[in-house]
Amino acid sequence: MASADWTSWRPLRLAEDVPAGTLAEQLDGGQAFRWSRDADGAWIGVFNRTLAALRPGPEGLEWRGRSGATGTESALRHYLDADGAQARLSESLPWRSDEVLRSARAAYPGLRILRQDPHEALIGFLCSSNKRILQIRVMVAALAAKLGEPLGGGFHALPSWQAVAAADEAVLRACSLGYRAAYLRGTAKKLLARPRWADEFAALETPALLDELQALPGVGPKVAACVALFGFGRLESFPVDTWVVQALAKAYGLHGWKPAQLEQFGKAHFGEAAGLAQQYLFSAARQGELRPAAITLPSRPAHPKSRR
DNA sequence: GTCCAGGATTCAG
DNA sequence: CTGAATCATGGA
Repeated sequence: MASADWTSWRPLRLAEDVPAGTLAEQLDGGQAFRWSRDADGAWIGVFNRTLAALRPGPEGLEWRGRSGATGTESALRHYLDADGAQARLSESLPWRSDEVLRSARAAYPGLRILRQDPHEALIGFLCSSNKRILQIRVMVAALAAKLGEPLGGGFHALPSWQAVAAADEAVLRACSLGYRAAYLRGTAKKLLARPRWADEFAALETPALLDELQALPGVGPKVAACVALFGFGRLESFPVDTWVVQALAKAYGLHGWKPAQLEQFGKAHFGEAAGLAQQYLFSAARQGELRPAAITLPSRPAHPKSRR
């Protein structure tokens, strides 16, 4: 097994502590698909062209990077929202009056939205439709290994759109993508002509950003919401997947509501950091830690105005 | 074998 | 516009 040449472990001071369980949920809970545990239980991951390792230590989070690499710590600090912007947003959520959110938030203290690169978020969630998180990780890992630039030590960056567009059909099929292979190829061909797409998209207001994303093959409302949230830092974005549908039905009594209606509810109820609230609920629901609560909520579905 | 997965697309009505 | 069928793959 190839290995990388690591620096020594060093403390990573964040604005708020991240317990081991929260760290695991954050790195391997369906936001990013590029982290895995090594034999010692430390997390190893690649984001952009940074290879890094993280582990909970006795006095807080610890990190190490490739020896000789520069910028790993600052990259990690950005990735993990070290300055605490989301800590303030989390505090502003209505957890005081909403006991469902309060218990979900307490189950994962310090849980944050990872500040991923748009390219990484788009590739990950293009693979995500109708797939379990573990399988998405396998698909993305295969894409990186077969088509991504080697970073040494057996690690790879994610493939460029050029690499995806030029890839053999057989190579893509070997990544277990299924029908998602066409999504990746189609999106790759469209974005190939727009090398600055991430910057152009980042300059848009969120509604326009969602429209641009949904114009890409394989990107519907849910994937667009995820890419906006995880890749473009739009914390107000509220992705509604099967887990969130179940969570909102069970905990808030919103049975029979359609995804678009639940999205409207989430944005209205949770506000500017709805996406962060969504992640608390998603994580709690997936771990079976979500319990229904008797809180006062509307009994009638909202009528989302159709965009476009 | 059946069911489901951080859904999207296409088509019928 | 809404709802249903279909899509490819692997694990429970």
